[in-house]
Amino acid sequence: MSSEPTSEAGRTGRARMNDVARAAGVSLKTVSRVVNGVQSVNPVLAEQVREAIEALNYRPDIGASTLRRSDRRTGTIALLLEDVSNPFSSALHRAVEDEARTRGVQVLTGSLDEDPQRERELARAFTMRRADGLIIVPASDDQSYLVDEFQGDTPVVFVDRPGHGLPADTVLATNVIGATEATRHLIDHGHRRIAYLGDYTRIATARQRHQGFLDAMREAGLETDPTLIVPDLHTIPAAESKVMDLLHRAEPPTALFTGQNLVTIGAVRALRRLGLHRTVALIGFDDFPLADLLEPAVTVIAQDPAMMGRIAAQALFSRIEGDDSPPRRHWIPTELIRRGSGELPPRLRTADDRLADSL
Amino acid sequence: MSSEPTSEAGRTGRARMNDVARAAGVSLKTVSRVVNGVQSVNPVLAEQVREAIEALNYRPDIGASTLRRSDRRTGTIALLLEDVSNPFSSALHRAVEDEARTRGVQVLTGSLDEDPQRERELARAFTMRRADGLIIVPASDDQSYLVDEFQGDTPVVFVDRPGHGLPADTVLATNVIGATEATRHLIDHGHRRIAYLGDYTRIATARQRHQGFLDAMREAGLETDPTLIVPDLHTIPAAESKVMDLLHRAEPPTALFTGQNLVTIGAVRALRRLGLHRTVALIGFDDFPLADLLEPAVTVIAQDPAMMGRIAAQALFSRIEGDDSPPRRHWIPTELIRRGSGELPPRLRTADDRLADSL
DNA sequence: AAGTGCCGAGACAACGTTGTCTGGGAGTAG
DNA sequence: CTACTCCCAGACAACGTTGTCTCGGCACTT
Repeated sequence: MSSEPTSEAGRTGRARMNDVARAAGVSLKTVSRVVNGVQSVNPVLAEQVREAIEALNYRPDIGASTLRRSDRRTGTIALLLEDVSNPFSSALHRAVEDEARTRGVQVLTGSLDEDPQRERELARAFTMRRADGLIIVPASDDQSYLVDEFQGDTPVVFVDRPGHGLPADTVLATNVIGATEATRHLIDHGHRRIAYLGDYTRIATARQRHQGFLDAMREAGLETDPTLIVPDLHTIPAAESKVMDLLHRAEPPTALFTGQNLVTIGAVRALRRLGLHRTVALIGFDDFPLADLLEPAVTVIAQDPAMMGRIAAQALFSRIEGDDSPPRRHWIPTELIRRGSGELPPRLRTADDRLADSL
Repeated sequence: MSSEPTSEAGRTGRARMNDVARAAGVSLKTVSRVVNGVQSVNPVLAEQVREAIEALNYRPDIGASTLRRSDRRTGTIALLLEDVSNPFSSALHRAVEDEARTRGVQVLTGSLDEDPQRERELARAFTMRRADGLIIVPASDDQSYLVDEFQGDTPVVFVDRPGHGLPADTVLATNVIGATEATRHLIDHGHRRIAYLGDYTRIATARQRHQGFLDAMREAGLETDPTLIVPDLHTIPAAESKVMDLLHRAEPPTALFTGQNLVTIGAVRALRRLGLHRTVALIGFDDFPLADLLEPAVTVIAQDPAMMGRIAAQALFSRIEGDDSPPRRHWIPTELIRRGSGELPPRLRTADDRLADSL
């Protein structure tokens, strides 16, 4: 039951390749060959080895194997996400895992929480573990440190946001196009006073979505009221509070375009609290679970995080296997999903309305 | 730019401890001491070493270190979840990561998808990587294979569901109590014909929630109509379809108790489609994002997956650090959150009503 | 029948690091 | 001034595995 007190040197109860060799009556190296599926081994010996492995519950030590092998593969990749528990990140994670699974590769994950220092710490931790590759949603605006970290021998793929200071494959959603489409959609439904609410400006996707909004407004010949642009929202409460402010103003917007999940949800909460959810139009960037069950159901620009993860993983494995063609940029299309909130007509509200609202 | 073609033996551009030693003018072992924070090193030499490390971008190889160290720690733990992308799993994941982070430990994750074979495959993969410990939401009903896999030297903690065939710490939600409370709550609101809809019967938590439902019914002296017990629902569409069937029956239930997230959402969809969401009461086991924004907001028995992950990780690290007290069972309380759907009064519907409903 | 070639198995070294042991230098006490 | 102690740095081996080389034996060729 407890660990076997063998008088021999071995400290742990775990069998080593040598033990298997002795049990099977062959040499250490022959066991290695069987474990690695080398075909030239005599089938009789191979069978003996397999029986000994079974009997001793031998499990190869990948660490030792990696150390000695010439390719230095650990069979492990690293995945740095904004937060493993948010729906976008975890959908991406799952897609990466599925690609890894087909190759017998395991995935180390970490949450960055938009913290550049944490990004570097985790990159270092993964370097020390000699991950075969890294997929990262960058939190900082400079990834040149990865050159030192990985010495050019570990492929990197950027997802969701471009990296800087390191040429690498990049998988991006069509943020500008998607945001333009959302804004155009609101304009097409008659809206003129449209507010944009976005995430931290230092996040590239937030800037791109903002850009798309501006593009569509300019294209339609509409002037953008700068007070209707609210950047740097990162939490539900922050968004909720800002939307409340916006809607209490003298000239409130008739439509909202929210640049991120949590902002969208904050906006929904604010609209609900003010009883304006059937009055003020809303389109959110990035889909979220149950968006279709809200009232009205929330129109969104859906991203495809699973596709992004899959493409990123495929790109990474292709690099790991030696592809050294120039870095590619993969665009994953977004999709406008009409559900109701984005199709509400503009209703210009008077000061009296707003007074009534707020009672 | 490309890898340096040193005429020396080293194949990769990465510096080894030996290179640092040469650059710093000290012995290999002194570098090792500095890297490991051994205090007895002359501060002057230590500084030289640190400078050399910086200059060469040296990163220790944890694999090689693990191989040689007497404690054999990899600084990596494994986490086996049902599916990294579902909200319960990913909240748990995040909590485990946060505990690991404070200890400089990294987390390997895998999704089991309720597949026993996958559970064994991943356990084996993690054994081969010599994870320091394993936190697992078991998918199979027998974990005795882990004894062979880990040879007793790798601690295991079960979360969300008990394991079998292996004594180990276990972190569980109070499923029976929570389900009893939910059912009692419906009974207290006057319901008599209450349906239970649950996940696969082979999942322990599904059995426990079912049990809690039966307990509360018996306690109230109510007979349970066996046709109102619907087990083995695992997806939203399956749940939706079954709920539709139930509500079209001659004597439909006036309240639903759903034993799992996806089943709850399926039920919400069905109720919406039938226009019965304000008529038939609903309580779901396990909270989910936006439950409070639906109409009516969904009353739930909330679990605390973050707490479960935190306690599980703490237990695991305590074992890794040598705690060999008898295995403990940790109960994480559930909480009834009243939001509206669970407080609807019973409305007995006639056949005419149902006919009208279905039009 | 002898020489050649080939193939499969084992001996040995090495991967990058740390545990252990040794030696030398400095400091202290007699 | 000598002898003893203490402490720090380095030499060496070892962790579990795989790459390389060698050797023995068998089959085939001439």
